Amino acid sequence: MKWTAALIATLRDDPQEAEIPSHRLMLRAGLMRKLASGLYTWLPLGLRVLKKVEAVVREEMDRTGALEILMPILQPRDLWERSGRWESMDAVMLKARTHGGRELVLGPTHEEVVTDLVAREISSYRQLPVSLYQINTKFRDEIRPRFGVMRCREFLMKDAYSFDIDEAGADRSYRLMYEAYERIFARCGLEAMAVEADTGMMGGRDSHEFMVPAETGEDAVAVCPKCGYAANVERAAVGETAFSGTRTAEKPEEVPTPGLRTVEELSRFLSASPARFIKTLIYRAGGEPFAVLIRGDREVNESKLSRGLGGAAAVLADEETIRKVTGAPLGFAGPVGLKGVKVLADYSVAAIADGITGGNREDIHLVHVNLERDCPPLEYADLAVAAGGDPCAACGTAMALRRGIEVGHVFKLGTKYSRTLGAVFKDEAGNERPAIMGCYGIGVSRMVAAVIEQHHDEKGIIWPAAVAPYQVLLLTLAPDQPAAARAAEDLLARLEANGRDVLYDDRAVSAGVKFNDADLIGFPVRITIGKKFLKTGLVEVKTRRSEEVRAVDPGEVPSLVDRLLE
RNA sequence: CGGGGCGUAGCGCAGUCUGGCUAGCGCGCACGGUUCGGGACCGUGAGGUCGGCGGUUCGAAUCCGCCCGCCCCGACCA
Repeated sequence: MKWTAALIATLRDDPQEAEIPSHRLMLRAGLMRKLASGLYTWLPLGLRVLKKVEAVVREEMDRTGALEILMPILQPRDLWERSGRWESMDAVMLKARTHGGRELVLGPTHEEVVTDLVAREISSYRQLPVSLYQINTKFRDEIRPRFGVMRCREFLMKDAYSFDIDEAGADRSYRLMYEAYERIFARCGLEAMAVEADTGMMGGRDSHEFMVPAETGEDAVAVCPKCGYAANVERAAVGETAFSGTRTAEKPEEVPTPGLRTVEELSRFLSASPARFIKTLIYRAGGEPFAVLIRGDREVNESKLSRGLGGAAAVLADEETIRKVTGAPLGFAGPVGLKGVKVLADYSVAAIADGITGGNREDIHLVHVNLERDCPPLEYADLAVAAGGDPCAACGTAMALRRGIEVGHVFKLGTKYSRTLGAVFKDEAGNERPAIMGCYGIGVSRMVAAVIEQHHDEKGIIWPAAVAPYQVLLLTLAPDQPAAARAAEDLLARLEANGRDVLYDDRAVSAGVKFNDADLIGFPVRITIGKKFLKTGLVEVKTRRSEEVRAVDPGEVPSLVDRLLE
């Protein structure tokens, strides 16, 4: 392909709207252009990358035995009513209406459609297991789209769904996908790690996220350097901290704290570190109020709380309930003398030797609280959002926090959707049973951004060969010399015949422009036909990764390129 | 949704506080010429509803009001 025919336009300056490297480089290198917030047009160059990622994903999906289908983006309201997600996913759904008034949703995901399909097509255990996948556009009304295609309103996703007869089969399907994911990310040059994850809006019981470590990632992962435990902070289990030391002998003392409700305000007022506060939050779950104690500088992980309560959603209580439970307005709750409600304490408060807490009276806090002495025996549990330095629940080693980009997510869904949407089959005994499901997503467009986050330098992108828009950039610095132009066209033809995709920079611009664009876009191999060729007949071959330049005979180029791209 | 920032030529910006003549600069683009191994140079030229609407004023890119768009941070933690 000739550059002048390929609609490639690079930008000299960094676009003002882009903050992170991948977003900046995708615009500068001419891979995409913005239409509106969270909406991007893929230009020819960018689309080639997207298609290459897609091809790797498709190959590995096919290898697992999954079957490719293509489902509609527009989906009827009815299906979503049946799964209960018309309401629960309202915040991210974009809806549409036909002229006739029929309500549709632009699919944010496809569990409903695929389960409905299987419900109609599958009736016997003889047809199972089956896995179906598609590569299709998803729509999500993100609260705040950002970072280019990293978080946008419309994006390309590979979503797969497995249907099995029993748990053992479902586990096998899950494993198969998990392993395919490892191959997909490795083949695309991504260093990704699987971490335990929260199931969020998907439901189900087990899940792993595939994270690409990157400073610019939106997710945080807790990693144990010793035993290798790794989990999203939304999920990461935190171990108990052993308390060694002496708890305060001073008596609890009431201090007036007029109008001071937050840890931050109180910490300033009392000149005490937030880590000395025993924050007391009143929650309710299933109508029943209860108290949660946590250290002042930590946050409650509500999904841990809900899991601990056997699945009932825990929500912060309203002001009225707080008054009823504590006898004080919001901001003055404390565990000392709190009666009539269950009290759960996060591990983090166990180590507070001399605590500060609300006095259960308006404008009063208590200092010198010794939890062991001043409260009835507490029930300790892991209720906090994990933080750096927290002990690993498995081995007690201090965990580190790393940032990452979520490029894939696999879930064991169980029968949540198959039950509500009727994906049942007859087993050997003639009993009707719901299929055990799994679902598996990969953010295909996000992967492109993730690859760039992981592979760039100050000059531009450094594409892994498997996903580069073109594997080879051929350029000539003497376009007006017929011999050089002929050699270039000849080499272009031979490389293409050898199965390489090659871009030929035939522009009449200076050497600097060509070299800089080559580095910006980041083609793995660069071939230069210049003065040296006219004198010696040799062309120069260089990779984007290294500074090393080899002068070789044009006849040897195809095999050298093969070696360099391996 | 709350807070902050921004909106002037395709891109990057100056000018706005302190209103004043035909609204500037760099890059890019077109044409001509000289160059030709890391973003060359000279000349000529095209390109603007100064985000939109309304107001104040003799006069508005500039002041005021409303709206729109874009970017960043944060979102019930007592």
